[in-house]
Amino acid sequence: MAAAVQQPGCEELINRWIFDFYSSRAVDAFRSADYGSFAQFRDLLEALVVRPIDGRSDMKIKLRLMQFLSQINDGDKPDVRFQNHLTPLESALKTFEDICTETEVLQNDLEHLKSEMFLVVIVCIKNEQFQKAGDMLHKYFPKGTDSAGKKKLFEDLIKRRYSRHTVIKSTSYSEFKQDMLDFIEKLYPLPEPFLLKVRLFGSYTIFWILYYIFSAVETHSAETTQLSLNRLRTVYLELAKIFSVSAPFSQLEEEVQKEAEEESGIDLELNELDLRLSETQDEENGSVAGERASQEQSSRADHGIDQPEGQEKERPGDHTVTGSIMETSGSGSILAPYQVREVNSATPESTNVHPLENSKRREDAAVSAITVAQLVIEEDSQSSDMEANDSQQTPSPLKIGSSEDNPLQSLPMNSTPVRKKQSDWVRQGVARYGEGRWEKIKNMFPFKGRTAVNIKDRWRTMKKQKFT
DNA sequence: TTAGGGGTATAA
DNA sequence: TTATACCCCTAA
Repeated sequence: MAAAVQQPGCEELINRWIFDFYSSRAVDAFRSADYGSFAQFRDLLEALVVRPIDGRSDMKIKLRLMQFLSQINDGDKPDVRFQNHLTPLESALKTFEDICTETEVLQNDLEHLKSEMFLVVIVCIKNEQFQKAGDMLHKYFPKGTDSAGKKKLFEDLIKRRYSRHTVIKSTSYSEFKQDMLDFIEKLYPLPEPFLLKVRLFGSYTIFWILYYIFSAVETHSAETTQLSLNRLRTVYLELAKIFSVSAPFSQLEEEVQKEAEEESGIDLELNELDLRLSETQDEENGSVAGERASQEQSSRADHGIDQPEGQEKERPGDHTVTGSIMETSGSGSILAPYQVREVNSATPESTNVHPLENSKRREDAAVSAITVAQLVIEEDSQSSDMEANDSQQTPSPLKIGSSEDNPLQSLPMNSTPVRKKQSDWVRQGVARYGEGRWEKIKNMFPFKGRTAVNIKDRWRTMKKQKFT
């Protein structure tokens, strides 16, 4: 296995897994208001993106979201600045605007976020930066945008240089932080990291991953897919060795055949997968190189499965992850802030700069953009292996850059694959958020036409099944 | 919003 | 008949 790391694309892939893992840890820390740990995880991520990383489409949004959280996290610190010398909340807004631009959706959510910009003013007033508060007030709330008299109140407070008003005191920034976390988790729930999934589900997961790939290929016509049964068998045996899967390949075949006989509804899902497989091949001049390593073959398959179609056609030259983010964010670190002495800030010692968050970091980040850019451009034709199935198994409710519905959602509810999938979501949801948080679980997985009560009932039945 | 009781429809 | 999925209702 040691030699495997030297294979092209391997480090990128592993870095991606690590990125996903620490993103998840960062979000957990944020959720439990452990902001110290959050900052540590953020720094780990910041350091990680210096290395080449497998940057398929959702990597970009993940990085953006971490950036957003990081900026929100520091929103109440007066001396912190992110890129372009913006305050953290301004940066957060800008980051979100970038997400909107890049995904061409979420306009309503942008408005929602803009309405939260009163917090910038409140933070400034709280820190007695009245000049800045005034500037922000005029910048974000031009004439005629006074909602519920807030603007007038703030203008008055700024004029009187009064920072102890109850509105200012009672506004809890920590609550806002959690709101913002809810906000983005709802927009783009991070799938469970592959590394955790492997730990939790072990061979069961890999079995089903391969089962779905196999199902997709099995029913596909020979002209449009060039993955043969033999190749799949090779892939399966390789992966089974790595993941210690004991189920023989023939069991997969049997499962698929059984499903095919039982289900006609599955066609819809498979068509969707087929479509993507062929699109991927189109991009690669329709050829799957004959004697590629088996792992690469699997990566092709899941590349097709995982990529939302809209994302496939990114702007020319915009293949990078950090690279493209750097373009819009200006110079500086991607995730971590740097701290500055405000011109009107009285205390020089207030710049408690993290040793890593200095200009060298920013240089490093700039280097990282190049490193990632270079490698990610190639990534499109190279892709990764099993991890993409991670997303397949735990789909994200929001498909960035693609307005299409989840193919699963158009399947009849009693279709076995859907049931299996939904049961998996319920199981994962309970594992991740705990039994009883049905509303949360409903929101975190792309259930369609399911209420929290349905999910609760489903879990009830599943538990009963376990007992009997 | 959730837990839990209980009813109905459906398929085996 | 039984198991299962889903639905509805009510209390907390």
